[in-house]
Amino acid sequence: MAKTREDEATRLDEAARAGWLYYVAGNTQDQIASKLGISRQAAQRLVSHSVAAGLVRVRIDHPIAACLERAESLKARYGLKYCEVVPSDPASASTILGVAEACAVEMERRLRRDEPTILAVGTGRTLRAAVEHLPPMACTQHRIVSLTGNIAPDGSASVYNVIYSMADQVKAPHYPMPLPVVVSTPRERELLHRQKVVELTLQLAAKAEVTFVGVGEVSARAPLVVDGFITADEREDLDRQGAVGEIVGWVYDSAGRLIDCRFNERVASAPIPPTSRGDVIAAAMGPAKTPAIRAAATGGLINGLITDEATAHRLLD
Amino acid sequence: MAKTREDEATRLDEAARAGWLYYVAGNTQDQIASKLGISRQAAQRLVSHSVAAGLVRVRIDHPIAACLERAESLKARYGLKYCEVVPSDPASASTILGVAEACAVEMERRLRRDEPTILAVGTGRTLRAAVEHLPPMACTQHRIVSLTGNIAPDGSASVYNVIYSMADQVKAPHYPMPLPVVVSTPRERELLHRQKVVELTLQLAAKAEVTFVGVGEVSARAPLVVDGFITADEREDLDRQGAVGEIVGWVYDSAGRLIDCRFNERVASAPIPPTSRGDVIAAAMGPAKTPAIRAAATGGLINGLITDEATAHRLLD
DNA sequence: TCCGCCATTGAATAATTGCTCAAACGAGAG
DNA sequence: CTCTCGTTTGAGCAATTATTCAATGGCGGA
Repeated sequence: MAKTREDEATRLDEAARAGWLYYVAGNTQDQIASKLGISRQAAQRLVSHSVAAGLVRVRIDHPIAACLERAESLKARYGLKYCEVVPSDPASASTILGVAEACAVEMERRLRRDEPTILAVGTGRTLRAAVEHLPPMACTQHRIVSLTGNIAPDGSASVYNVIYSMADQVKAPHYPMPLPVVVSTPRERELLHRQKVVELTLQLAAKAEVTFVGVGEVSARAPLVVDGFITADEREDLDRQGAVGEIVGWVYDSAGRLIDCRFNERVASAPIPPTSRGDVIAAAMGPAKTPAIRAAATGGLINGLITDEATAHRLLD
Repeated sequence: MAKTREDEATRLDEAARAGWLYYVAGNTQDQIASKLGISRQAAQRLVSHSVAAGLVRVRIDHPIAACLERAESLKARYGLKYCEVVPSDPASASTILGVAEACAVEMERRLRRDEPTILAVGTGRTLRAAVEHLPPMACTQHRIVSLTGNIAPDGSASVYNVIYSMADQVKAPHYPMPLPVVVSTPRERELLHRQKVVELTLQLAAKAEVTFVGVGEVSARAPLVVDGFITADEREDLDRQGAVGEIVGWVYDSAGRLIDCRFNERVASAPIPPTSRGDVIAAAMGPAKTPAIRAAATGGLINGLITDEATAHRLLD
């Protein structure tokens, strides 16, 4: 029963070997089986294991024309500095597929640079998925700073904890924010923001050359509600005030203006957009998020966007 | 005939899209066909085109990947039939770590076969360590034969006694060579080789389907000297004649040619490579042994190699 | 306009891969 | 030592992918 670490590591080694022989060297599973002295099924299991374990990374080196066109149109329409559109899979209802990979590629591109850079990251399922696609790197020259607290309403500290996974994967110094995402009162926020550590982190975030964020909608099924950052009543209230979207907690209307309300006064995240006016890149897709994305782009809360073809199409309508 | 640039670009776009849907989104070619409104074969052709055009990049995120690549390069460079590269442990200066285990694995793989096989083994610390990693087996169908004498210069019979440990561990009939490794004169060698038992063993060794050997360097700290098979003076003499390495006693130069000298005339081991032209697999690693390994591979003394990543790197420089 | 060349197409088929399931195996409890 | 339970194994089969081949049709040249 108790699997030793060693067993598991050996299995991964074998899986990686099989995966390499299959995907890189182009062997058939039969060939792999005979080379490794195992049965074809065992080879198949290893190959499939190597994929399941995330050892195999596939990427397509080609900006597909249609996507490129849409990306150019989006840049023109919303005055974006950066835009990436990935092909849609019409049959999938995923709000992550493709965008996460593309976001990871862009993150990697930034991290590959030699000049020390400050990267700020928000939170959310999309970013979470994105950092999982980052390859292991050694980027000690950069600093990664969190835009938002890492403490959930229930007091736990693990909600979509993007910054830790990212920093761990790319071996960069990181600056999390030991704060709740939403505090109880404006006064409490002020006190917490005065803490030395928090102050430093906020300063760093404000200087970030590039910022990666997710975009949330403000509906009954929004993460904001599901994850308990806000009650159903509060949400309806925001709805009445014209809220359409949310970035690291900051709620805004269809023009991309932060809403002047009690809720935003309690959000403890770093300001969006940061004062530095660096790149602020949102990764988001899906019909539900479309109005929130459009508003954020319109109001200049973001100046970069990674989305999919279908969402791009809706944004251009 | 004349393909327009535009046609080709469109085709690539489509190929990239199909490749993306296939490799990234995980669709089957049938699904892609219906989504793109083309036939299944057309989808297949697009996917295959996307690979052929180099649009699809696969990479394996695992240390093993680098090893497999190096192994392939080594096979190509030195025309080896078999090559295994194990990860290096940068923290260790061991000249055995990893290679012994890998050698044991390969031995085991050969021994697991049902068809009766003749395995020849040399001697040395590396092979010694390898057989210690063999699991207990019952391989009565195979025969294990020693390439070299088991009598040390001091008359003892226990020097790195690989064949006995191996045969004992895997329960196989075995044929040691009751000879010194190096005799006094060419004449003495001739006499000893005429003995019935020795003759039989040599014949068996010549027919071996697979031969496992270690590789020794010819320096002042070489096993050859340390274990007293050769005097310091003799070694210096060999040095002057261009000796860089040694396999079961046979001394060769940097091109992998056996050196025509007094010493080689007194070596009582079976010839290397064996006349059967079976697999001759060397297990060796480390900076000191690198020139010896390179020479053996270059000159065709061996056609299989088990080494570590760092040594592989040096061999490819 | 007609001809012939050759790239493209889809049907048929071969090869490969993925899945299911019963049997064998092995660790650990009794 | 034996039993049990969960895991691993490989055979058989279904699904998917790759290749072959004859038919089609577009295009340039006569």
